[in-house]
Amino acid sequence: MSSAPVGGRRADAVRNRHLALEAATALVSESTATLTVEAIAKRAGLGAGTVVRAFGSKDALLDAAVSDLLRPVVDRARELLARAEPDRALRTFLAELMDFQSAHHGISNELRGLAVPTTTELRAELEQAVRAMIAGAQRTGTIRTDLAPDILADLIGQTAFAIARLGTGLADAYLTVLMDGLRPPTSANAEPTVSPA
Amino acid sequence: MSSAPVGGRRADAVRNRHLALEAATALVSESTATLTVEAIAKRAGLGAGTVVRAFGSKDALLDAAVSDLLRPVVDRARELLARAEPDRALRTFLAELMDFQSAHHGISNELRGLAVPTTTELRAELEQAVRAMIAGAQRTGTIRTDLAPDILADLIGQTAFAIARLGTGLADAYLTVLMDGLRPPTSANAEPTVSPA
DNA sequence: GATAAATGGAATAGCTGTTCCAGTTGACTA
DNA sequence: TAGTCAACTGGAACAGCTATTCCATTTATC
Repeated sequence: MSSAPVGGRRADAVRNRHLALEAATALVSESTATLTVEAIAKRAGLGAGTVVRAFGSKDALLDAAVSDLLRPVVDRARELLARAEPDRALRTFLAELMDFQSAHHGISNELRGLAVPTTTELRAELEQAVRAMIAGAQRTGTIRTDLAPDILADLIGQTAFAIARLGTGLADAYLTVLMDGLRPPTSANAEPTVSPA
Repeated sequence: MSSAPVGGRRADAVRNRHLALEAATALVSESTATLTVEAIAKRAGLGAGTVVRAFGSKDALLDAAVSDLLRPVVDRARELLARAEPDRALRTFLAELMDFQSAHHGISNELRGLAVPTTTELRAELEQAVRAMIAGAQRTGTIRTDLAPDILADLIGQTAFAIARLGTGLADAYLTVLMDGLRPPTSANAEPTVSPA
């Protein structure tokens, strides 16, 4: 009679799925890595067929890998949103996001034109958290209100993911410029077209 | 006896080279276009072999196409640098660069990992002009001096090309935030960690 | 020990840049 | 204008790469 596991997959299939995901996650993090199925399989010590079969397609595997990297970032954004003052939450979160981007700057580049539904959803959640931070900071007066929170959140979301190639030094400078640019405009910098010196 | 044109190429070869370049330039500008040799050849009304032969390789053709798009931008930067006050030159140029990016946002995406020496050189020239604008604006006191001009120029160069996907509305907001962030820090926004309201 | 699930890696299919070549065309001569 | 010849052309053939499928063999489960 039948002897297969009734409810789920076989133990080795489960283990290999984990191995494939780990290998993919590792390779996605490395900016120089070539993201072929063959490379992932080799890294995982598996055959190419096994790797694809575990997730259905290469895209689905990459989606899972990137989502695994992104989920803690989303959680961290929500935590900061809940616990910290909006302005400080935003600054802290952006600093950490820059670090994340510097550490895994293969992510943005490799995902163009891929079907990554989970990753897309996580990015939307991330932007929502940022939007809440901005709205809060606008309420407390630490961020300019002449630009809509949706615009600013969209702006930050787009740029933060676009600038994956920035090194640490540049990321710091960018964060400084960005945060200062988000401040409410003062009479000192509102219309500085003519040199004051 | 020999009857070939001694000095140069045949007229049809010259004409087809132009056609190939025009087609490539048009396709590079369209963000949704698939940039295959076949597609370029079809657009130009030529055979694939003719297109490749005219430039030696697909990469060389794309390099030429992108450089053609970029050269006027570089010229414009130099013109503004020479004629306008540094701060205004920078603002005007960045606004125009954003427009350019919005209009041709296929450019940045398609060039990853390609050998495009001329394009690379033009970008370097562009950054040099921006660096000069920044240094000038720092001298007149309209741009912060706590960050080195090299850092700022690098920052602007990287971000300006990274954010190709920004729509017009976002580009305006980005420019506003960026320019305000570049202003000299005031006591009002220097340490606004605690909400003043 | 029986059996179905799972595996590895070869075979397949699809895509794309480059090369090749039989046929065409422009340039020059007389 | 007609003739010639080399440059040039289109597009088929080729080569390289990669995701996916397939299947003979192995392995986990009962």
